[in-house]
Amino acid sequence: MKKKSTKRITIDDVARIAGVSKTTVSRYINGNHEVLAEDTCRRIEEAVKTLDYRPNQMAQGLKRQRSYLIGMVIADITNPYSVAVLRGAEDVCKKNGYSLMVCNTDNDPSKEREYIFRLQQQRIDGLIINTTGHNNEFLQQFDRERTAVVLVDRKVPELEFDSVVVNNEEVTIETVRYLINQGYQRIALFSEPFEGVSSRYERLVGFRAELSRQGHPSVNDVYLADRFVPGKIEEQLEAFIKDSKGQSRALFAVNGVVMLKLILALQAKGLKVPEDVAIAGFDNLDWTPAVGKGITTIAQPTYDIGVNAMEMILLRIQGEDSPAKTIVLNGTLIVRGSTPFVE
Amino acid sequence: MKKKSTKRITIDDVARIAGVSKTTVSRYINGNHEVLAEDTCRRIEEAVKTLDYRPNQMAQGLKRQRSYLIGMVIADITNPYSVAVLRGAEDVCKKNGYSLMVCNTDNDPSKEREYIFRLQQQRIDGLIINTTGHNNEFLQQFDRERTAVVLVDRKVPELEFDSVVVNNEEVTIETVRYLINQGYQRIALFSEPFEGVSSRYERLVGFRAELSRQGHPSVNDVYLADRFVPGKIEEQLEAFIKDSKGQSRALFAVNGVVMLKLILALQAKGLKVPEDVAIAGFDNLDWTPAVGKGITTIAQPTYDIGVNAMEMILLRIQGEDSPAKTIVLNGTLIVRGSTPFVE
DNA sequence: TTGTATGCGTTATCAA
DNA sequence: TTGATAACGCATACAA
Repeated sequence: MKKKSTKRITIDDVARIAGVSKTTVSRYINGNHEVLAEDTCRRIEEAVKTLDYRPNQMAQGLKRQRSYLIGMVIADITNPYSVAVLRGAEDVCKKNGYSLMVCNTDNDPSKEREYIFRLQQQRIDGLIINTTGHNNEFLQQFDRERTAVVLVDRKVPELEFDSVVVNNEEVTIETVRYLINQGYQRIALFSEPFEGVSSRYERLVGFRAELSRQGHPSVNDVYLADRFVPGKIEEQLEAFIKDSKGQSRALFAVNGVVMLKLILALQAKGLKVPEDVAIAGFDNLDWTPAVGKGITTIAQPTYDIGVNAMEMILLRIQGEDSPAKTIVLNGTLIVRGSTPFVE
Repeated sequence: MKKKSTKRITIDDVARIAGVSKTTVSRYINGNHEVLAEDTCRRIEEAVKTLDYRPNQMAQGLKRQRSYLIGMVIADITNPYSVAVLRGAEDVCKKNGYSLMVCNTDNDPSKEREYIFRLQQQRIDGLIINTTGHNNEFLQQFDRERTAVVLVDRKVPELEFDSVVVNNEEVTIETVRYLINQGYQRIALFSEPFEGVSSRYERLVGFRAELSRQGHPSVNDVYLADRFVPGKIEEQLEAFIKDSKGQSRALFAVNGVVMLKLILALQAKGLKVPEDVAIAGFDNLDWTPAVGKGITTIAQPTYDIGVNAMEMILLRIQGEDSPAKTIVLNGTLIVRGSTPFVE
């Protein structure tokens, strides 16, 4: 017979079994062992063990005004970039007694708003957010006094939040320079929409900066493909291929999702990498070495991004009251077979 | 001047502003609108809006004995399989007002124990777990009266938990049969260790069953590679290649991680897919169409797995008291260029 | 239709 | 070194 009535073990039970007051048990739980008599300590320890007592975090949280919960709002959890960041953040959480609540917005601003709303109800102590970029006003009125917020892969100057990003512009410049040196006559950047996503925009800026500095003809070879418009990227690719007929060409993908789309589109068109078209770009995913002779990619220190973001939050929770900081980590160009020397 | 002293808005504040008791506000919050006078409703609504009040979930949870928290313990979040399951579960959570706490164990049983311990402190209402398979005793004493547990991608008969799995044996049989029909003389299964992971084991069983049924010589072509032993898989691959010299051969990967490892190892050895070695197996990841002429894979309905798992939990939370169920979903063989017809 | 009082499981203040 | 007691923010039984 199952007994639904089994009461949950509480601090009172422990106190009763150990023959002390719950205050004393509380002290024990919170590691105030020095204050306690050795014998008391032992009795409580035993009671805890035999009852298999676990403090109720909701009660603790309510009293302490701390939830030990961290919200992680991710624009696209399907993107391995995000998962890697998550792992970094999670490891730091674990080490420090925090738990991570994961929210995937699928790039939908209204979903993002709803999740943030909920996280606030949970009274999260910190928020790591890879924002869609369309809820600035909403994020603005976030109560930063009580919950630390860190932007990841995004800069939003108007928000004055801490943020952790990659040196997008520089590493893109490095890559474009490399592609030019390899002898490509036409280099095209393929991206999803820029609005609200600073990292994409910075990559665009770097892309153009280096091309224009070198007087390269590709300064305006920028192709936009919304992933939610089917066939869009194929169409854009087609356009570039036509336009660059007879020239040596390279594609630059603004992120891993676009990279994969491009590769599939090239295959569908029967275009060979790198013979017909070279390709490079973000991100260095686990499969990028496996396609063709390997894809030249830019690796982001994703795990470290997560670690830094969470450490930032910890700092703020501990009371650090300096102005918003931006931590910039370096991306790394990894050269593989998809971008051989031309001519 | 920042004022740390800003008190959080509570139900009392709303009550005061609206000129009613907090009981009434509570009723309003919980959607008991019919009971309330229209005017009262309006006043509360306004107070809530102007104060931007959000009920404190910890307080609600403490009172209601419900956290509205679901724990998700994943053996390897790096595996896209897990992320897809997560998405499914998350969507159902969202629709029903639950939040998901993600815990990645990295296949480490002690990490798994620690996470479960913590989740219990959070008083999670449900647990979706992709267990390492080494904490059965620990999971055993889980308080199923209070928190619904669903196993994902794992069957553990001794545990009597609900579970959601794929028809591993059948779909593997289908695939092996296909490979035999394609004319491969040697077919080798590559896997990570089986112990504790029922899905891997079932795939092995299916693999052997079909080979032996057809009297195929590969019944014992099973190669084990722990991903944490560097070089192990290359070594095993080498062994198989040597052993099958001069015969047409195919590799069967037990999961996506092994699949990728195999592909990279083949490349490193200078072996061409499918000319030198064919390859097929779990999982159908986003990049599998992009490698070579595409990889023949088995697709798992990952999103649905997550959905079903979470729906199961919802049912249990609502009081469904039937014996443990196992939901079996079907995998799908997707044929691509990596397994051409031989001879 | 509304309000009062109590308790959920902790921690913290104060006194002993 | 320990213990009573009052919060924390809310939901609910009961009363009005």
